[in-house]
Amino acid sequence: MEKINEYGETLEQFLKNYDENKYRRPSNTVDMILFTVYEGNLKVLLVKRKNHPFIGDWAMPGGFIEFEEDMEQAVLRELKEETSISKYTYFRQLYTFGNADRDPRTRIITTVYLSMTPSGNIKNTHASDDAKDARWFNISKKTISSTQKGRKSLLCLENDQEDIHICYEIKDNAKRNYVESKSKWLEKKSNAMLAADHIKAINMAMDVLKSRVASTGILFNLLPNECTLRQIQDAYEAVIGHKVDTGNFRRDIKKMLIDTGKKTKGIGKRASLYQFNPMYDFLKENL
Amino acid sequence: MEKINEYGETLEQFLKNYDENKYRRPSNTVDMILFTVYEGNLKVLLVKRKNHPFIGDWAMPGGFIEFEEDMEQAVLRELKEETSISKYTYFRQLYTFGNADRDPRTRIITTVYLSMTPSGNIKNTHASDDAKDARWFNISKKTISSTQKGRKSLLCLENDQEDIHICYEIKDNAKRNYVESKSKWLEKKSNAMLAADHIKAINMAMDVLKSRVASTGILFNLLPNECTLRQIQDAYEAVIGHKVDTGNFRRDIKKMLIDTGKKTKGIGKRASLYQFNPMYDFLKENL
DNA sequence: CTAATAGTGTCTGTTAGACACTATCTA
DNA sequence: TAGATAGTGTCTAACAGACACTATTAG
Repeated sequence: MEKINEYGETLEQFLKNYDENKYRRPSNTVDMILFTVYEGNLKVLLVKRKNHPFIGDWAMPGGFIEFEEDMEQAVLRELKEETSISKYTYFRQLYTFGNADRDPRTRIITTVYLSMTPSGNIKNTHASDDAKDARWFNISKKTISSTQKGRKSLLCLENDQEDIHICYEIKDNAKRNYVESKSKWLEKKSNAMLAADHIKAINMAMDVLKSRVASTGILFNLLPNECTLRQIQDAYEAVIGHKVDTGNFRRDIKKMLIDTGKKTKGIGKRASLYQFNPMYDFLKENL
Repeated sequence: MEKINEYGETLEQFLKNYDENKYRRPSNTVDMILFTVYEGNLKVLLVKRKNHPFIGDWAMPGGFIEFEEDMEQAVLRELKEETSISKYTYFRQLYTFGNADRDPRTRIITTVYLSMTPSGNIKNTHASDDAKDARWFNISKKTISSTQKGRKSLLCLENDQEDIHICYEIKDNAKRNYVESKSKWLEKKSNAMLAADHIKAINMAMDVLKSRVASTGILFNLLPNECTLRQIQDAYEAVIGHKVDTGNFRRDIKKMLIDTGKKTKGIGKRASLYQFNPMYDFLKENL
């Protein structure tokens, strides 16, 4: 039996009368934060904005969602268009930013995705790709001071080849029920800045990465298939922002690795090459 | 000096020429999952849909975002309109669902918020509020079987007063880089169902709750200011879906509690009343 | 040989799980 | 006293942090 609503309409009639244009609606975009690790540095991909608003500022790659496409499709399409990168080992939704006044064009709600790839998947990592204006930035978030109530950190994005420095001071304050993050662009330490509220997303992504790296195998989404314990430790330290005890780190990380038997070449003792034990693949991301 | 884009426009000119209606755009809604604990049961608030689509099905409270209002404002307004509840001890964004075909009206992207409140904050928790058609459902997610690759669970929503049963089978499969959750409505065990894809959000909320309850003080957002160890343990067990060792639980939880010195009345030995140590407030939610 | 890199061993205090036990109240 | 509820004590294996140590290579 067909259901009718309080106005006596069937579903079909209701849909026929439905007018999406009755109220003014926001526009929707997707953005992606793409991390990798190269030579012991954690890196993030940014694109220089070529048009208004925020022209000349650095932004996460992204763009408008097409009406018929799923959000995941949209973000993958945008990234491919802007950077010709199409392989990820990790890909998940991070957060949706939707404050009414976050963009001067109109109300724009953006959903940000967090993804990672080993640097081997990337063409032109360090070569310039001028037409696209996409660049990899070293990223670090280091705690300056920490109290019961909160923490003050320095979040810096740097591209050494082109001498670009973007630096923000972040205050993470533990409120009663959540952590409130406030960020301030440090004009004196920077010669460029991030577009709109993108620092919020990047800061959040760093926190997510940090908080999961110790308890999961998430780190291996950033590393090549075969790597040395030193490479793994360097990547780990780049993510958490400080050094750890080598003996303890090796003791613990080896539990989720397989020794390939292969060795590296180089100065000093040759290092063994390890693989992430596929038995623990589920640890690369659970939740 | 004023910046101009590749068409020679200043920001002002660009904004003047900007037409948000050039492409068809989705509509945006917000929804809220509100949890509480009452008499040792974890409960979630659902609203019976009175209009198409999904008429008669149970849904999270929520609705369309007004053009000028922030998303958080929108979800708080909607909840107040639908249930006259306005106090939370926890409130954060959970996930944005935006598949192109998730609603028959038009493309609707919804951002879901997760919130909690002690049952004392709620008027009419169990009294009927027929005009609004909002009801509290006991919620449980219990693992049926578990292998290396994944887990099969039963997620059930039940309102005993009105004999409403909504039951889904959830398969959480650990893929290479993420957990894929598939849900199936169990017609035989149910006499009602959830609207649209709301089971996805509710399942995700249960997983978030479960995964954080052991390592944080998130549980105390659901409990009254003063409570007994037994109440805390019951709430804990309701969230994780199975029993734990009483001795060990007490030993560990006491570390974040203060003994008020007060005692309960009742049959058997009187129980001490504890408070969450405000020193650990930041543990109620960090990140 | 030295410098450089890779890698190991051991001690200690803390924690998590298992489980047997005692205490206080009402009727 | 029985039945009900609240609460404690103890053993053990695993783990995390600190830190001192050994191994293998190039030049």
